[in-house]
Amino acid sequence: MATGARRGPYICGIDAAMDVVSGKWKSLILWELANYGTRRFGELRRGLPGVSEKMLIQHLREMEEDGLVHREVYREVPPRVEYSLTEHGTSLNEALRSLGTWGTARCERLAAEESLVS
Amino acid sequence: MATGARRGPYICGIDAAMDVVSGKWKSLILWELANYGTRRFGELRRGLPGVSEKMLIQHLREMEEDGLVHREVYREVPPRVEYSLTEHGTSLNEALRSLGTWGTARCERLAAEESLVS
DNA sequence: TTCAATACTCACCTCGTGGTAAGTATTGAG
DNA sequence: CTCAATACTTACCACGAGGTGAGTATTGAA
Repeated sequence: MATGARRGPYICGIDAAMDVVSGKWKSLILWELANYGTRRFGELRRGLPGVSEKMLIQHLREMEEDGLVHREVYREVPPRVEYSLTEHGTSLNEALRSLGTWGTARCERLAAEESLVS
Repeated sequence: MATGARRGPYICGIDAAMDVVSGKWKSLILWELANYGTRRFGELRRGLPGVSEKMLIQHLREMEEDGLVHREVYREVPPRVEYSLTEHGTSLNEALRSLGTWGTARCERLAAEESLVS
């Protein structure tokens, strides 16, 4: 969905938002950038354990194209690139907060059930 | 992610919520059930243009297992099955509202840019 | 002269998601 | 005896998301 026919006709707002957030690491990138304000590529990679360089770049590029992320290149050697959230990225992260709260509650529910079983 | 190693260790609440919502039609099923309260299988199928029976059932089963959807079977001929949201499904749908608002705003933004181009 | 550091870029492969189409069980209507 | 209606179930297939590992460019340090 990320590289294919995006920006297709959306059925509702959820569709349009999910299209932009769907991607294994996107919500985490959003969270990381919202927390630190500005992060270099390597910092993001180390901050998201398990992410591959390919996917990190691919997601960052898509989020830049979607107007969520700002990419600032400093022409130095070794190169330095800093990523930060745009206004839309910040508002998206805020819009995700209630979903995060729900997910946290779900985690606690699962943990409670787990402790009953064991 | 849907049938594989779900319920894995989540990094944050967003993760846990996205795991449950990810699936091409799940957010739409949620929306449909929230709007109508109770829907039969065939009604859902007709209400989600383009969905295949296989995916609709698969999603409904997963959402039932995740505690979002209640499935009520009436032993009649021809068979009748009614789906509705559980308490958790309803709260998830509410948690998605701010995301939907953001997505709607994004749609309007895209439409505005589109009209500038053409 | 070689190596380290950084931010990529590329080729290749696996596997899961989702689509298609046909089949199943049940019973009443014609 | 056949067919319609409903809610699945199953087998098969295509495609794209995402992982792996190697390669690239640049320049200062050893």
